[in-house]
Amino acid sequence: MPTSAPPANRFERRRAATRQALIRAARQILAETGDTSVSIQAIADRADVGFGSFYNHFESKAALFDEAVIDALDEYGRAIDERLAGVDDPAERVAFGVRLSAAMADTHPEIMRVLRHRGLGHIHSERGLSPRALGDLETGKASGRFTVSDSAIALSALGGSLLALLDLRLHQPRRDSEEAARSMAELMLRMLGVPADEARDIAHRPLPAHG
Amino acid sequence: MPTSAPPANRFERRRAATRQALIRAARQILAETGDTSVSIQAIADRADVGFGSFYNHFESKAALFDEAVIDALDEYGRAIDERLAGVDDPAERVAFGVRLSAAMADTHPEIMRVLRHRGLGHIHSERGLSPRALGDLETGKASGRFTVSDSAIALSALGGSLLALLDLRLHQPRRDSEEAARSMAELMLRMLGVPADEARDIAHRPLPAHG
DNA sequence: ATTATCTATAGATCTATAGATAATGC
DNA sequence: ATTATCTATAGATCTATAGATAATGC
Repeated sequence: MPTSAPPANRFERRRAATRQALIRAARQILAETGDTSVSIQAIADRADVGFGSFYNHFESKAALFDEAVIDALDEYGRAIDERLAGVDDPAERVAFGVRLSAAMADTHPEIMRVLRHRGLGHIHSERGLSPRALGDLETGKASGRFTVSDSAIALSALGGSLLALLDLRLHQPRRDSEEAARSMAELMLRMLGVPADEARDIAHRPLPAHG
Repeated sequence: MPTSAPPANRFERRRAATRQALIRAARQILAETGDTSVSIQAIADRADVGFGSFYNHFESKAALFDEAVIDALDEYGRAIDERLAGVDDPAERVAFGVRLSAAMADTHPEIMRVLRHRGLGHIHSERGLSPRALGDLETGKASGRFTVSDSAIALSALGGSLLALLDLRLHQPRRDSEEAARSMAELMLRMLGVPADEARDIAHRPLPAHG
């Protein structure tokens, strides 16, 4: 259920709040250390929820963490979608997508750290950026702007490079991240077949403003 | 110590064998599930080593798994090095490196599965492929074959894309992996500034044979 | 009356260590 | 004599559940 119906009554709202508190706690833990061997007790404490409540909502720790990743992916996808709303050129969309994602490491650190830890298994997921990016790749191929034989391979390269960029930020925090993101965006466009000078130009255009 | 001295006497050989058995077990576990919450007891059992021996060699589970990743990285670096021994052109080295890595998913599945689970944090490591790849990038830049402004960003893109390619194999096992690796190699060369037709040509050259 | 949450706890599991055993060095 | 390995175990921790409590629906 992409957008589940809002809770009908107070009972269901309370239940949803407990569930959401657990997911939030799991997201925090995934962002901080990524160490999922933390005890269920510790998770419940962090969520400020009774220990036994955990089992009303999740079968196991793994199930909770999986849900937490999906939650972060969805939020990530929505945020990028909003910022790219008015952008039509697939080359611009790809370049902006890379740079906006890097910028989100500052503005939405929790989401991006979750993805840094768990994103590799979700590059071709139905959630998050992948379906949007795949659409852009196909549009670009159709219009002749991109020349790639296999969109899935290109999407792998895009997603993997983006994760590596997030990781680089973590290991070299002093680096100019806006500049690094522009360089990466330029590389991605060249990879997709955009001429070098044009790739450089597009990668340096000002980012679209918020909604 | 990249290549530590060989054990001097039988005592030290026995000790080294126990340590290596634990590392092997950890590598297997990292390759199979990547789930490091497995008990030390289970690790020792798998290594066919007494439980208490673990603490003669490692301070904690995390320390063992870290060593296991480094062990796999070193073996990976050596294997690729051997196959690329006679290749001088940096463009060929990059393209072959990508394709050989993909091929190693079949010939050395344990190593590549370990890297798939843990490689993201080691893209800029001193061990493994990174120092070699960085050298190729610099050589290529110096000779004008590559046009990249920042080698670290290019290395991130290369490493991340490679990990994503390994992940893709896992999720789409029916795909022709040799063909996928060629496509990825072609994308990487274009990204680095090699003209599209040349990139395509290089990515389709026969791989260098074993030693 | 129903349902989720919370507290308490039994049983299982896990870690770290102590002490006995076995193998090698000199 | 020295050193690593192995076995046994104490103490801590963790999971899953049972039963009591609190909140809401009708």
